[in-house]
Amino acid sequence: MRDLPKASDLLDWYDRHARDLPWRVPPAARLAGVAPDPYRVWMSEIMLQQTTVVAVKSYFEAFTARWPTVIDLANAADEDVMAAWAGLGYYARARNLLKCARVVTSDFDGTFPNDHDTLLTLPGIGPYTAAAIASIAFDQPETVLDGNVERVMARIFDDHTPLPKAKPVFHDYAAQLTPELRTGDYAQAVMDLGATICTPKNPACGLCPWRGSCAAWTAGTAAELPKKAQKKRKPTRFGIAYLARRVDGAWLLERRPDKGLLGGMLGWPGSDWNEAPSPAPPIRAEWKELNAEARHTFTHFHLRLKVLTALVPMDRKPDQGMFVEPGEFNRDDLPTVMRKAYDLASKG
DNA sequence: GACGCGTGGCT
DNA sequence: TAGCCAAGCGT
Repeated sequence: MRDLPKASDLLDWYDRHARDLPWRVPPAARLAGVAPDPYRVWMSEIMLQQTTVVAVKSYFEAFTARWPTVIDLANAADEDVMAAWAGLGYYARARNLLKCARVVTSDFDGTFPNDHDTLLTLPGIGPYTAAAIASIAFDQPETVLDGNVERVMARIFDDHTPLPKAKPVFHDYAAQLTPELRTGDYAQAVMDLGATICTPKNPACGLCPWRGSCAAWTAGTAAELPKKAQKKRKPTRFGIAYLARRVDGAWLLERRPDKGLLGGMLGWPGSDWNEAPSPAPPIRAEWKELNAEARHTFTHFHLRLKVLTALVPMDRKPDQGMFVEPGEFNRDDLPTVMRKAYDLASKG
């Protein structure tokens, strides 16, 4: 039987190679007794769900500067938080972020719970995030299993079982390797390993501190792991967006319902996105169709969005939506697909 | 367990 | 280019 990799070898590597991230307390500081702020750990983990470090950084800085504590965030207006999240994607996270901040403030006196099971009851916190907060913020001996750890475990154990079926087994593997001490550093170390060495493509096995005990390295199968179930291909859907500009420069927008795609975000009035939309315009006007269409790809479909524009007089009342005054309107408050439509309309 | 849910970078 | 992928969660 091959020896299991040692947590201490990975921690030694992490002590030398830990990335410098805005939400991270470096290993030397942690060893010197500096404790992470659970609020910042939580905020970073929510933002990092299915989202790259590069994309998260500026949002994390903006959120923590504007709302330095969970109580500040709990007291924020919904529309301010949604606008600040615009562009980061998966907008249910922003709605749950606010819900969670308000629960922590009202039910936990503004202090994050430190145990996995209580964390798991909070909005937006699932198995991974509960384990991540418990370990990183509180050094509890919990095992994190994210996409990085899944890949590392598939390779260490050369397990070709396809995900997500393999998930429970991979969690068992990961739990076997989790140490009792320095669990916060360990959790970050194994994820750093996956992000920088044990990468999906072209893994840098020559630099890996666990290479000597990696079954996939021995078998030469690292690059083809983990196996995954086949994905469905994305259909193309079609839609229409109405961009009405009042003569004073105000834009006609609507707040989307909380549930569903882009829930809670601002958007242009228009059609549902399906086969052949033909919705009534949100306001009576001389509508002109732009030559170009906005193209955007969501998680599960491609969208081709026809953009219609109109200039309307001050006294014209809309049937749907609300005019947003020129001073109140910020392009960056919109989700990306709505920005694309705006960019087309404001140029053309 | 399967599906809905964003976005941008990389190959 | 078109698909793959990223510190997943809620239903």
